[in-house]
Amino acid sequence: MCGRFAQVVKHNQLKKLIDELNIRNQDEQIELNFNVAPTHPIGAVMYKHEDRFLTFFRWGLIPGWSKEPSTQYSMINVRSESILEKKTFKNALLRRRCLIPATGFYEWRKPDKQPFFIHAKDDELLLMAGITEYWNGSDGSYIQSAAIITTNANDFMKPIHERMPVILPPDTWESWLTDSFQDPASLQSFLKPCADDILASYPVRKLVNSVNVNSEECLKPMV
DNA sequence: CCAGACGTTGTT
DNA sequence: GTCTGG
DNA sequence: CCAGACGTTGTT
DNA sequence: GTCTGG
Repeated sequence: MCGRFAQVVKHNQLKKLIDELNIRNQDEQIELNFNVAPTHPIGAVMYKHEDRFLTFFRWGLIPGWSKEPSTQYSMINVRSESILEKKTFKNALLRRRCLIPATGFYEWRKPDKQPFFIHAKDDELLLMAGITEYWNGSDGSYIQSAAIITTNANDFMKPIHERMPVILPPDTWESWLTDSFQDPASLQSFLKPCADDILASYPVRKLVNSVNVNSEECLKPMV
C-alpha cells in the first residue's frame, strides 16, 4: 500500500512539472516534506474545466456525505480493483482525479517491518494516481481531501510488499487531467502496476516510523 | 418505498 | 450523495 | 503506514 | 486488541 511518502520537489522539478502538465498557477510552492503522513497537506495537480492547478489537499479522503470530517471514513488509499463499484469513490474517479507528485514512497517489508524507500530509478518525480473530494461543514468550514489509488505489487515491489500506489506513465497524464475524459473502462485501464524497470529502492532507518520526524535523514540509506 | 451503509491493509 | 438490501 | 492511547467523578 | 491521531 502506500501509507507514507516523500514530497520533496526541487525547483527544477517543479518547473518541469508545470511545463509538462500545463499547470496554470506557476507561483505555487510545495513545502518540502520528507515524511508525508495521513492528515498532512499534500500538493497535487488538479483540473477544473480546461485548466490545471497545483493545490493542496488533506491526505485522507473525506466523503462529501460525512457529517463530520471524522477519521472513521477517511481513506488514505483506494483499491483500484473495486473503485468503480464503490459508491463513495466512483464519481471521484470519473470527475475529480488528481496527480500526486512524489519523490518516492515508503513501504515496510512484511515480515520484519524494515522500512524501504522506493523511488524512480532516474530520480524524477513519481506521479501517483489520486482522487479528491470536497467536504463542506455546516459552520461554513471547507476541506478538500485526496486519496492515493493502490494496485497489486509489480515484480519489483513483491519482495517488499503486496500492494503499491498506482504510478501513472507520461502517456496517461493528459487524459487523467482532462475533465471531459470520463470513460470508466479507459480510466480503469490506467490503474495497473507500473513497469518494473522504472523503480529503485533501498532500506532506510526506522526513524521514519515516527510521523514527528520530518528531515532529510528519512531519505538517507541505512548504513 | 425506507433504512442503512458507505473502507484499506495486514494479521490471524 | 448514492447504492444495496429488505 | 506507525505510535500511542485506551477513563470517570469530583475536587483543587 | 482496537481505535485515533499524525
